Amino acid sequence: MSQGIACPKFLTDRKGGCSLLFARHCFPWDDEFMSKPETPIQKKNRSAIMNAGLEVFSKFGFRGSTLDQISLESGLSKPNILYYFKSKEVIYTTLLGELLTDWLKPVRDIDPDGDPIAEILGYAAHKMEMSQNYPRQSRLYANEIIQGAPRISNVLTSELHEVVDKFAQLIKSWSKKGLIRDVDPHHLIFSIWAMTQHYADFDFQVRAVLGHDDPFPKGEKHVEDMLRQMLTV
Amino acid sequence: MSQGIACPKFLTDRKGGCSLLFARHCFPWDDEFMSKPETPIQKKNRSAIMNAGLEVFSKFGFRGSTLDQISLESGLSKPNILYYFKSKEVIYTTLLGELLTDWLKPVRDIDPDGDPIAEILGYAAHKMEMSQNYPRQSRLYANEIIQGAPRISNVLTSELHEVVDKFAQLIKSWSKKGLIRDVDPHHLIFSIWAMTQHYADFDFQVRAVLGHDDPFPKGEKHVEDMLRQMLTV
DNA sequence: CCATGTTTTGACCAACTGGTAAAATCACGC
DNA sequence: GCGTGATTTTACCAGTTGGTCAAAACATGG
Repeated sequence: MSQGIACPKFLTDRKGGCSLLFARHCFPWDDEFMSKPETPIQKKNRSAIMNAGLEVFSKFGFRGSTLDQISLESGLSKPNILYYFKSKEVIYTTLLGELLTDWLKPVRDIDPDGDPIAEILGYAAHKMEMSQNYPRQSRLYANEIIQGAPRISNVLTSELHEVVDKFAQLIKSWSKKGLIRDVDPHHLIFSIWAMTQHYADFDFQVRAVLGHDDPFPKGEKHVEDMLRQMLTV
Repeated sequence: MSQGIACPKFLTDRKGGCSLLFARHCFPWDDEFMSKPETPIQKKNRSAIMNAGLEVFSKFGFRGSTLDQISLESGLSKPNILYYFKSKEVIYTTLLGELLTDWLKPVRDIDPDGDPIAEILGYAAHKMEMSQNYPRQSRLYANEIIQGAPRISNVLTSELHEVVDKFAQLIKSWSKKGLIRDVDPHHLIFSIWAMTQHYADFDFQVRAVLGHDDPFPKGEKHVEDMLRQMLTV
């Protein structure tokens, strides 16, 4: 996943600067335009907090999580955590920021000149791997959306909307050329997201139903099969 | 959705009695085996609390929700709420109980003697309608599962597991007879759940991406198309 | 070893949390 | 309209919450 804590470009306001999600700075001396380089100890502690925050927030959502839990999980005292991040909310939004970067990249990376079905199946496989390897990120995101995305609605209506629209146009052009079946592009990507993220978000249910059978190799095959059937002319 | 607040049969322990989920009773005079009939005012207030609880819990999960929010939402004072339900947890588990009843029924209702593709598509359409008409229930459930299903894990590993296994056998038998394609039954039902519930759980994201376009008529068509392509021999 | 800036801690706070107890109010059959 | 039980409110509590502050401990280059 992405490194560092710099404010992701796509989260910035149109008016410039690091606003909305990152209205409050994340470090005492960290104003928007001047910042000292990170010391090793800062790097270590920040990453410990990020990891603990991910663990806790992905389970209980923003409101259900407490600094005490993050403190326990990270091994840092509560005031010490607040020395590195100005508030609980900043930890949360920083996590969401990093997450969204990694989330959108693979959609952008779909190659318009590649083989359509291979490209789409590749994207789905990538999302499946993310569900397998980074389930907490998926659950964090799911929690945020379920709650009405109060902290990232602007990203959804701008950045995400835009990326999906570009994807939709690509799909339509492929359909017109007869390279794939004629499908609704928006609902196609919804179903890809739904099926793949299901294995992270509903991991507990999936495993409860399957017993000791590992969900992943078969799950990935099924999703691939499903999409191939849907898309093949 | 289901009526009343009686302890659903499938939530009871193997040893009998109304245990685990409903270990604590829901009304002062309500012990397991004797209960007075509900007065109109009880019915009204209980349902107001259920509705408010659904509203709040579906947004913030158990830990993130407060009795004050439910109080505000229902218009009843906090102690008054606790007069009808012994604790916050009882409100929550009662909601989950009602939910699960309605959740499992349509899976059980799939007719082994009906037309396979029509039956499966019908089930998916039903789930889609539930996402459209009862999105809060879906989000409540999603919240619970994401958090590791701490309050219904026993139902998942027993009742749900069992129902899904029966479904799986039916699918397999249909496959063997050549009535549908050979698919992994468990992952088939996962993908149905994922695709349909996505429209409730990620409603906010779906609408953000689609703009003013209503998700539902097209979404349902897409899911139907997807499943038909997958299942048709 | 000292000085300076960095990191950590302990004590604390006001607001909020789930829940309780008892008194006050209400509704309804007689 | 009266008494009894059902309902609602008021006042309250102990534990938790996010967050502050100043002092203490630490690191590190000179």
